[in-house]
Amino acid sequence: MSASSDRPRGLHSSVLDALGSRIVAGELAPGQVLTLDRVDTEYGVSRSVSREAIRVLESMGLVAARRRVGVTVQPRETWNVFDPRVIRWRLDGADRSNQLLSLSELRMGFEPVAAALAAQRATPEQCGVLAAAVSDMVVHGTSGDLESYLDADTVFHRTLLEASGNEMLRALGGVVEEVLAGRTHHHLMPSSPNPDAIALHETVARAVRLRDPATARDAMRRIIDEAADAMREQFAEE
Amino acid sequence: MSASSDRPRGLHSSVLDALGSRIVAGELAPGQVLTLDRVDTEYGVSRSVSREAIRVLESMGLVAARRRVGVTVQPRETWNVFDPRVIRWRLDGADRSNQLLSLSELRMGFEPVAAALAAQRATPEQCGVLAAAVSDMVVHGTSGDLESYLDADTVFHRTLLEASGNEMLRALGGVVEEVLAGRTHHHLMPSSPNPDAIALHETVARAVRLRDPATARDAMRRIIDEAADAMREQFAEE
DNA sequence: CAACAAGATAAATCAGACTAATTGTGACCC
DNA sequence: GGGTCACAATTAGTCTGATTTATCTTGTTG
Repeated sequence: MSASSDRPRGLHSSVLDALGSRIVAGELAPGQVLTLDRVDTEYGVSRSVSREAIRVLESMGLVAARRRVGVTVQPRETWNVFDPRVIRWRLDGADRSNQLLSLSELRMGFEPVAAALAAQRATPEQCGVLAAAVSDMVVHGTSGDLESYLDADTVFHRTLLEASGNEMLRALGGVVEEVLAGRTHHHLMPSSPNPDAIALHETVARAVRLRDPATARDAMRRIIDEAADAMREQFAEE
Repeated sequence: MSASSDRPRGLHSSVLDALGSRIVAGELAPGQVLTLDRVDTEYGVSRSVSREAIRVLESMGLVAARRRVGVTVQPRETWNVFDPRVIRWRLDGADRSNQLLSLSELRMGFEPVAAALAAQRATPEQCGVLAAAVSDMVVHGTSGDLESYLDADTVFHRTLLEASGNEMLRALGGVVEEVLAGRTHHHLMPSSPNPDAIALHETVARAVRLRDPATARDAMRRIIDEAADAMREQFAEE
């Protein structure tokens, strides 16, 4: 199990999770107003915990609190769509396909750049981790063990983003991880991984080791393309 | 003035801002522990407001609260570096140059992709806005009015990201805006904008209108390259 | 020395009162 | 009839203090 739900750490966190899910699912529509009193009684908690939950939701742009009117749910345009919790709520809910397609287009942007940067900056150690991850992908890809394959894939992408030496690219590792996990756990993966995809991963790893940014970038671009295509195919089958 | 500081909306927000700035500035170093009592007395506020501020900081990954220990400042790796407030704190503080370079590398990833997508999806209206923005850039670029030039530049990039039709790319509009504003307000711009840069903007606008993704993407890539180079030059002069 | 028990500490939660901002309403005047 | 102004209702914001719970430290005991 690869870190899906964080620990429920506290009452406040549960309320936050519940309200957040309901908002991104559209059950609480934009414009709708809640009052703190209502939240208290509905979830059976004291005001401090509901206040703190609302405060965090506000900081994510999901709601806005105004005196004398209450807490109004905000439209999607104001959400912090990069907040890991927002991403997870959307991936877990009805908005999953939209979220996955958005994220794929986004990955098409930054992962090739990260690959190129990694080809200039990766340490020998990181090159080793990449090679090992590819090797694991080969093994578990042919054996059909999707969960282990996912682990190796995750290590590969996370290491590559870290090797880019750019903290913001590294921060997107969490996003990629969610995409990969969501894709396999929601059965948007082919039952056995595409051998071409594995070969491309190896190309990237080698290009990084050989300090060849252009090749790394192009191969990574093809990886994302392939993944998006495969996902679209699985969508079509549903 | 282009929306720099949000309204101070409440006591809690001031404490949040103060603590957040101090953390990203490194004045409160990772590992250091605060207690809620200390925060109360130091800022002269009640527990509820300090609790809510801490809660939001926790949701941004800047601190972690544990019973019997207190609130410990977290290392940079766990920060939500895409949170608009974190970005602004870093741009306003001592970490400005690092943040700007990170953001430039990031832009190199997603803006070309956004340009390519915009070339497939932009509405005629958006094409018009892009053309108008370029025209404004020409006027204010030659007249040397940097502030108006900034406004036009901002409109251009924001419109392009919106035209990509991808909500996550659009959400990065705020980031780009901060970069552009930070660059001119902190005098990292040449005193008069590079004519080549303006020409490239026009190329992008035309390519989008003519539905030519490849050209749009390449021109946009050159825009970011030019901007990064110019910024590095200004850094060197300091 | 290990295992376990008691105490201390600080966040987490609860409860209730008071403050302040904002919105709606109705009286009043022109 | 319409515009203005004062007042009342409403709801988030702030304050206070008590209680609960998790966790770390320390000391005791076998």
